[in-house]
Amino acid sequence: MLSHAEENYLKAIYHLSQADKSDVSTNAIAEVLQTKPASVSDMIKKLSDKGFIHYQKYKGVNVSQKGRKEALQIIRKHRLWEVFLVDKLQFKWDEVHEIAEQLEHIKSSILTQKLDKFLGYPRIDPHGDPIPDERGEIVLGKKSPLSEIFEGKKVLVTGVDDSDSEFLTHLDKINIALGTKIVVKEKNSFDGSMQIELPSQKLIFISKQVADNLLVTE
Amino acid sequence: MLSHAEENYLKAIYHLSQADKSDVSTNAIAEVLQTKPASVSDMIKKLSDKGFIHYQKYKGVNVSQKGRKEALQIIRKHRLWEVFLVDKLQFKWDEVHEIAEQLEHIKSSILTQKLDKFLGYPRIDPHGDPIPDERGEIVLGKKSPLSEIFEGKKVLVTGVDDSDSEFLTHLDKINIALGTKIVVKEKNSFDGSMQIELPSQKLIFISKQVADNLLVTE
DNA sequence: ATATTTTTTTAGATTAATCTAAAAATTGCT
DNA sequence: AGCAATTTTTAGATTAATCTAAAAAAATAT
Repeated sequence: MLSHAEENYLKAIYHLSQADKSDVSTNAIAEVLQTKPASVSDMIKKLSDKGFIHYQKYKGVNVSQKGRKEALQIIRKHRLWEVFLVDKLQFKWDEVHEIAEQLEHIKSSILTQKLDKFLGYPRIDPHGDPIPDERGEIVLGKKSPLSEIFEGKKVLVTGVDDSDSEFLTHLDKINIALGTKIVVKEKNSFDGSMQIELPSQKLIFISKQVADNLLVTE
Repeated sequence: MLSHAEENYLKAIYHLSQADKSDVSTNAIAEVLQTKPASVSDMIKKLSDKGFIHYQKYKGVNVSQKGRKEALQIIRKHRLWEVFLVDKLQFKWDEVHEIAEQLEHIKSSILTQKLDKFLGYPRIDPHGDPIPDERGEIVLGKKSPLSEIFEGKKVLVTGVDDSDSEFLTHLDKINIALGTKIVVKEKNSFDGSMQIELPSQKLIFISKQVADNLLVTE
């Protein structure tokens, strides 16, 4: 079983490897964990010995199959607890990270299962990030046009219906890309336009034409 | 701020001092924490230096004012989480201790507050133990005759209305005393008798006469 | 009341996670 | 390619929590 510290390293390495694609560097891990590279070297050896990461001296690290599975379980717990804190305890979405960092280390798979059920099997957390399922898989729901999403919903941009270049340029201009998290703030029923919130917290208006062509996942 | 280990020692010392009244011995602490007396001696010194316990070599320990306050906060969290696990996640009352042992160490007073509110400010946990309030005080509610309690409620025996010796002997015979935790399983409206569950999990029948004279606290 | 037993403390090690300082390897620049 | 800068690793310490073994104090029993 992994210690608290080992879990934090594994999660950090997983996140970095998602962001970077390439091998994760010792310094990068030290940076995100606010620790020294020497400490990272030590921990890397341990996680490698235990088979959670692949590692060659001076070549950086990558999560193994086993490590990815473990990391996704921690991320699953983190995000489920965030849903709990926001949906049930009325925390604001920007107040929950630190508490979820603690709760994610609670060990009990039955607890996670029951919590998931209690929350109604949510697929995204309050920040719009997807919640891995029990097997560690990220099952994103069916894609729907943004225009069909109800007010108040948080969604993830997962595709476009009409991928012509003019449309993509427009999306780029208004700072929307695949993976962008959006909150539907207001819908105007008479013309189908809507006001949405971007991760930068900026509010922008979107025409029905754009909303029809933007595919999102709840 | 106390470490995980320090919190566990403090809680154990608090519980032992409640049970024993006298000074808590090194061996007793080692016993309940499944550790060695030498380790206890070390930790005792640390907790004493930090002012959480009163300690004189070879004389045993006792919680200080500061220590009691801290211990009660931990116990409060433990018992609130137990209520959450049983009432919201549908755990059985005998399955929750280990998980609550982990959850009690989560640091966030706002979380505790909001959890308390979410649970409807419960005053006893699923085992019938009282939940200290925010200031660390154990506020037991008004005493009411057992006969007025609704089906399904868990209550604590806190007094008798008619303290004649025949009644007390009867209570003794059916294994009920002050502090006994009772669950009301079934009430028969036509004669006011009821079926209750004792801590031993045994079910017994009680007449209206007994239920009227047994004072309990929710 | 003194000798034996039990309890508690101390001394010295161990393990996990961290650090600083120095050495080694890699990268990158001209 | 060769030297400088950067990154990574190693070596050696430190702190917290634990342990074993031995010493010291307290309790107990005849």
